Amino acid sequence: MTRLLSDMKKIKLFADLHETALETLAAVARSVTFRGDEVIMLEGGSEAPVFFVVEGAVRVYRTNPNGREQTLILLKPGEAFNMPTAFFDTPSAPASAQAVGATRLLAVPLEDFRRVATEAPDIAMAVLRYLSGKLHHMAELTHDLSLRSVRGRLARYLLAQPQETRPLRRTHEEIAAHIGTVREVVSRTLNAMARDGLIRIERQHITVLDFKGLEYLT
Amino acid sequence: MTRLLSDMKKIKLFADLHETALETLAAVARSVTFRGDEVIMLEGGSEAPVFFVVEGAVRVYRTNPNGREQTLILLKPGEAFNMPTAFFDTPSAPASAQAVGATRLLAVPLEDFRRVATEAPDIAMAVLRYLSGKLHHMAELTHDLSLRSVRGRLARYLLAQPQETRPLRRTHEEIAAHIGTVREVVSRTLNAMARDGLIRIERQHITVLDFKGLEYLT
DNA sequence: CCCGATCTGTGACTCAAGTCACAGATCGTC
DNA sequence: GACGATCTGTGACTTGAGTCACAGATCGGG
Repeated sequence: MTRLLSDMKKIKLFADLHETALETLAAVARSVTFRGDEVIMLEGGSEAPVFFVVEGAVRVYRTNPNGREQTLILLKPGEAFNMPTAFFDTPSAPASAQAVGATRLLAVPLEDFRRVATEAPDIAMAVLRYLSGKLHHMAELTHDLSLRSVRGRLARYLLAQPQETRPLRRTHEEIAAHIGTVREVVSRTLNAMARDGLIRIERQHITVLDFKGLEYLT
Repeated sequence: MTRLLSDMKKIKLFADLHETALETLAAVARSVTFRGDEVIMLEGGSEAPVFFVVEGAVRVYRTNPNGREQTLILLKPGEAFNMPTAFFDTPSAPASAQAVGATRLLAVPLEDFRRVATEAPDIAMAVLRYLSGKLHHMAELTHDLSLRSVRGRLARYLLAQPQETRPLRRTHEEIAAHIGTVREVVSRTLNAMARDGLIRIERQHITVLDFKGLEYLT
């Protein structure tokens, strides 16, 4: 129990809830772990609970029949996924999710989460804020995919990466899934940018040299 | 005042609120009208209120520097837009909106809407449901744009149209903005579908002949 | 019912992006 | 530190989609 409680405190959504509200949630949450690359839920699957990322990371994505994937969002500790399902009836899960490295999650059954949100206004408001943020994110993603070229999307992707971060291995394949294209194109575009002096490609890391220049490609 | 109240009852979001909650909202809402094609809010603009569609329709869209547009959603009476802004701080409006034909809207200042949602749990829950639905919609849109061809998107678009509807004039330009492409491509693709016997194109109306066939293109 | 405005169709072309195939680099682990 | 697995780079090609230009159809207000 105490483990669960301390986990809950790491969840952004619950950041400023009082102990009692947290206990309500802790009562219905259980901790689950996944190994790297393990599939947490599958689009079209049924009845996944609401998940909160405690440790590790989760990639939420969609797939088409040719096996191509579009990453919708990459979630770090403190974030949540599959929350809308608690409030909006979908016959089936709207997306797939996969663990990125070993991850630990909290899982709250849909029913329970809905009930808790209904009863605790604080939580309802937190959820509301959270969903609003996600909606904003999705609008940006849509804009990128529909109205920007691969160059532009890649430029934005690079600019959005925290610069001071440990190398956090990102393959071209992963970048491609993020910006909605294909490995080879990422490779070529990245090299073209390096040739133009916009970025420097090192062993594991890409350094942005010319922010203005990249923004211009946007 | 009574006009406002009867307007409010047409808003899906408020469908099952009691009179008193409605009155709270009516107190802060005001009615605004727009002529066809008039711009209601502009992406990057500041401080737009939360809007509810009472009569007419509203197209929410994004634009790129070349003037190409992506329609995010077409809202009919009973729906809302710019709601996330009340809960998520954006420096500026995340999208543009334009009246489709003569429209009447209710406008509620962000502040007021947030307060009302905070104080009335019923409204908070309704908003929560609403945002969840929109998030679902955006995930679908993203999938379409990134993982489906124009043919596939157009097929889905056609299948999604209510068949028994009054002609509701839709130009190829409008369809193009919906499915993230360009007028000419819509024209060609539509004719190709007609040639394949999937649809019939009449004066103002497109009839789906072969649902299975269209679904297959998806 | 006429006429300008708007919408649609289409050929011809361009081009960004995706595919295929394969070589070489790099990584991680035993 | 060797070796298989994974990742990256790149040429050559295909192709879906976008652009341009313009003709013809259709619409809707006076």
